[in-house]
Amino acid sequence: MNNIETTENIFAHFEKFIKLSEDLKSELSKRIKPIVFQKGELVLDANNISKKSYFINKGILRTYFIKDGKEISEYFSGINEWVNSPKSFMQREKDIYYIDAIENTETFFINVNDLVYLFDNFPEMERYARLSMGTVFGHFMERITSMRFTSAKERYNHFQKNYSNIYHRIPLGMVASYLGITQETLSRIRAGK
Amino acid sequence: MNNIETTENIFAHFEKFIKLSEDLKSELSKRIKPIVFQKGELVLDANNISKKSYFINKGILRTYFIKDGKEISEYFSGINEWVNSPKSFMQREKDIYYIDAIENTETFFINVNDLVYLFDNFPEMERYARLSMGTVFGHFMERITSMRFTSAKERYNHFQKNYSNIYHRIPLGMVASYLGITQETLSRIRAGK
DNA sequence: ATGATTATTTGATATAAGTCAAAAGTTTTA
DNA sequence: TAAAACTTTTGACTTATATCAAATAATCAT
Repeated sequence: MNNIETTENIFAHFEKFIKLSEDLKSELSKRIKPIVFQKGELVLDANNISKKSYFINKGILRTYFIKDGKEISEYFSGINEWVNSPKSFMQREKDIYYIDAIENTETFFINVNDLVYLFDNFPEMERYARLSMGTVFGHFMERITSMRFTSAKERYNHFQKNYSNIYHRIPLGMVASYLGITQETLSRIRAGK
Repeated sequence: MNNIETTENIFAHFEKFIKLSEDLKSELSKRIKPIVFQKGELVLDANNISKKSYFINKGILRTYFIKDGKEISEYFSGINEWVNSPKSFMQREKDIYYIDAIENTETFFINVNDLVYLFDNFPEMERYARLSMGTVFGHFMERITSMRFTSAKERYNHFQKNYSNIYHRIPLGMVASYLGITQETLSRIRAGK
């Protein structure tokens, strides 16, 4: 049962921040393309530069890095979010982040070059980027606060609130590394011990 | 020995990201004004909305919030950085952050309304905001990583590296709350125990 | 300068979370 | 559908950091 993706979600997301002219809509449509990832599939290998940004229509992607041979989840992204390896994408150099699909995931992507074209020709795209980044910013600050001053249990509660729509779909081990605690501790927290 | 501030630093900062036209320079000059804070002085009270953004020419500002009656340092800002309470400033609502001066600090400030005027009339200002936010972004991600997977000692080392130019000027208690550890632990780390 | 306030250090003890090891449960694949 | 490969849970023990309390040290205000 493959739904054909539509640009509905992505356009609605833009319109939360800017008004989309017909011209910009058509230029966007020309440059975004659907791509589907199977559960477990690698979306970005840290050995490559991140040259595409993916907008999630359905599913969950995970951004992670490897430390001491273990995968450490940096964050999870769900519907209506853009995913790339930020530093790599913006500065066109390698970074440490891998991206994979936790579920079968439908996305649209845009190439960095096309995005640059849009930035250069549509000032409202710059505004969109500034404003949408601003919201992510707030989440980051909150997360830093949550990481510092709360017990493992409080951190897990905060995670549940923050990811209320998807937290139950993410394997325990990945959640533990996201929170910076061991699997065993998280398992005990869940069991209420 | 009061130096009169010049717009040198601030213009140079803009030019790291965009080309400043004479027109934009003059509009900027009209809208930024110097203000000096004495050590210990409150720059922003969390009971007010953050309506000014301060660019530091000299000195250190601290952004903090209050938890269980204690001041928790969120971050420190030094020369050539913009400081405001991000969510409050952008969304024109109250947030939890106070800002104060750790040293006598010279800044320029711009009002949010003036900034909006510049965003509306100079697309390159949108670009400046997007690009300069991007660099801050990377630091945030790194910090989250550092908070999760490292011992108190490693976190302190990371802090020293990250704030190499100013870390020795920040009181121990403030650093401890920034790192999410107790003063006692930080004191012992410093003593090498 | 001098007492008062504030910041830092040191010591003794408690505790949350880590580690290692193995068992139980779940999902994948051939 | 059974075996293999993961993932989660449970148990026993260890350790880093917190807490509480008090002693120094540094800074501030009169």
